[in-house]
Amino acid sequence: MTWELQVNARSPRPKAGAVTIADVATASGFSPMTVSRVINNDTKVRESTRLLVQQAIAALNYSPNLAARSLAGADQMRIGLLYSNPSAAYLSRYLLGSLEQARAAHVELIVVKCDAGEQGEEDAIRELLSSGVDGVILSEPMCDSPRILALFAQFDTLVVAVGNWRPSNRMSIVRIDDREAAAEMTRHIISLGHRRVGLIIGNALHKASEMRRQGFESAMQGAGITVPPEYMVQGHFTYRSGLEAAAALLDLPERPSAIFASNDDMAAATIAVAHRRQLDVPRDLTVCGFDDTDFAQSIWPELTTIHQPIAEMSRAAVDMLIDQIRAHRAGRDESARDQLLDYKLVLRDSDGPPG
Amino acid sequence: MTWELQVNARSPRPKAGAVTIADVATASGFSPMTVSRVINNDTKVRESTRLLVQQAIAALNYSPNLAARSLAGADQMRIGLLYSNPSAAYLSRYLLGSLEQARAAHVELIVVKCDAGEQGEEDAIRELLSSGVDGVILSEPMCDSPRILALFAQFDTLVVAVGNWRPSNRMSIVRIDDREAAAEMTRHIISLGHRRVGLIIGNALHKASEMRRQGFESAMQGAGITVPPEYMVQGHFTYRSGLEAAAALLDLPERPSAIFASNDDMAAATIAVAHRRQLDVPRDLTVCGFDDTDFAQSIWPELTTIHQPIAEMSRAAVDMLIDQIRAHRAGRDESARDQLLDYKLVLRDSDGPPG
DNA sequence: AAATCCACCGATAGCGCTACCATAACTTTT
DNA sequence: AAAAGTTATGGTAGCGCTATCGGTGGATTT
Repeated sequence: MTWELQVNARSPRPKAGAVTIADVATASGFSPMTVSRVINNDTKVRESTRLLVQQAIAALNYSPNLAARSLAGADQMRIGLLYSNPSAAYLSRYLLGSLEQARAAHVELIVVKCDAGEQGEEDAIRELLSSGVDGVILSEPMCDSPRILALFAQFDTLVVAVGNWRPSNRMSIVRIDDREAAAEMTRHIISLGHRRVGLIIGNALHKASEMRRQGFESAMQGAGITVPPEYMVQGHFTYRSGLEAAAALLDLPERPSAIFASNDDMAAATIAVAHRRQLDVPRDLTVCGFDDTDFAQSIWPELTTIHQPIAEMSRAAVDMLIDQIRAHRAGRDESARDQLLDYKLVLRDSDGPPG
Repeated sequence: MTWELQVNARSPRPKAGAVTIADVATASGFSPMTVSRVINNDTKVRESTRLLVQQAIAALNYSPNLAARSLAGADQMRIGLLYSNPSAAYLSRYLLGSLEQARAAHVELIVVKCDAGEQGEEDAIRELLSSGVDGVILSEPMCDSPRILALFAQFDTLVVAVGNWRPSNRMSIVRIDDREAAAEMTRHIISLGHRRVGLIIGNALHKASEMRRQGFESAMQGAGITVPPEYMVQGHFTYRSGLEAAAALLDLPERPSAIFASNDDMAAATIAVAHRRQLDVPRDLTVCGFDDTDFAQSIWPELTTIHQPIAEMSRAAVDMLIDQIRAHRAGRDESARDQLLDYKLVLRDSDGPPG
């Protein structure tokens, strides 16, 4: 077996004798400064000069030393990522996305857990602030707390939120349209023929829960269906809360023929409860989730759910934050953005027409 | 409310106010050079001096500038973390642990997913190698593949495994005693009075699965109980495989009174299946897991399981790898280590005496 | 007591690059 | 044709850190 692995291995560190900008300068006949301008696509370089320098660069196979670059430019950034306690499935994707993007942009990412309560928040924020981050990425529910926001503002730390709410248009957010996504899912359930549809609401601290509820309600209303209050029960995004909520729903005298859980963990719990009561999913009960985490496909039946591009969202958040920091440093007052990413209704095996 | 947050914040623009080694030097009353020695754990620094400098570092919340460090020719390290597709709960802990440790050691950590199959492996390894890592952390099943190991060896990349198998004593590993842990859990189940105990084996590609199986078998044998072959069914560590395996076990003419699943996901699935068959857990069926991921406490009843210190393991792996790289660079041929961490049997609500 | 040693610390000199300002080489204006 | 722009380029001075070597003072040796 010849397992040829082609690796253009840049040595970890520039080894001694590496070709530097000075080498290119002498080779091309210009000064290091001019070479630097060519590398950085600076204007103000005569076309002929640029060409000559580029030739020299190619000939010597020169590649700028990143460390030196950021040292000299002082454009090194450090950003923080504050997370609370989402489901593990959500967290791992969220982390992976931001990690990758930060690395690609050569930005240091500091990940800090934010425990609930003022003390936990204070500790987390202090840690972030004192490590000198230029900006932070917040997700729900932290990004909805005026207190937390005020603190970061006080320390001149830029913030990008992955959430639903925008306290001011000075703060960027990246999000999906939770409301419309939930409405679409609800309309799908209705189109299957369901009239008695239960909703398991997500953690009340999260704006997303409210959005999804609104989407659900508006779709139901749009179809002319009145939802009895007991058909909407509170959950907390955890599997366990899903267990209780589903039990409450299925214990109803006239139980729903479909349950829309505000995330996959609670949907999985709903399926477990249904099975315990000898209800087949989807024959006797349709169960739909939200998020499309790994969990959705690892259970049986596979979950019909809303695919949320979690990794892309955290990637986008990192990008936005970097842009903002750059603008801020340059004195520009870049207007913050509101980036809406696409969700997708994913039809799998947990939904069907009412028995 | 005056929410005074004490933060030794560097001035607004990290650029302008970043605390440098010189600041620490003046604050501590020593020269920058001595501070540098302290940071790098150089010998030849008086203990009292080291202490003073460390105090100053802490007080100023100093963190060395990575760029400057590597520019100046310091031992800048970059390590890789290759993961396949463990459960999300496992992964997030694993990541968080290594991330934190790498950051504390000022080492760049590159996280890469390794898809199954030769192509996926090749891509992942190429990515790692071409980014110039000095070493990698591998977990099962990658760390058991001679091909993968050979590749890293070929590119002079050090490896630390989080696993069970040590191909040579040149490679360090960090692990728990999976075998003994499984045996302990099994003995606990037996002590409850169970005689018909089923085992859901983990993913066959993972050495850990085999270890846990051996532990189970030896404990059963030690108690003089013969395990019929049909009492040990194959799973793959996924919730879904747990569903199937549990069904197979509970469909047996003489079904087990206890089921030991090789991880929490499969244990959760087992509980779901049991509930579906109107079996109360633990009254009618004892179910035990392994890992103690978040999942274990988020389901009902809470899982009796083996606590595995996942974050500590990945932290230890990072430490070991850093040591190895340092030794390797210094020309020392540091002997690799085999670090055994403690597991713990965690008794919760899913176990009890046979009905 | 002098000579020697050694643990500890500091001064100096860059690492490779880019900001910043000065200068040179052209253009355009008056 | 001289003055005043308008480019294009070069020189200088660090960015924050560490390698290297040289120096100090106290302990050990002769």
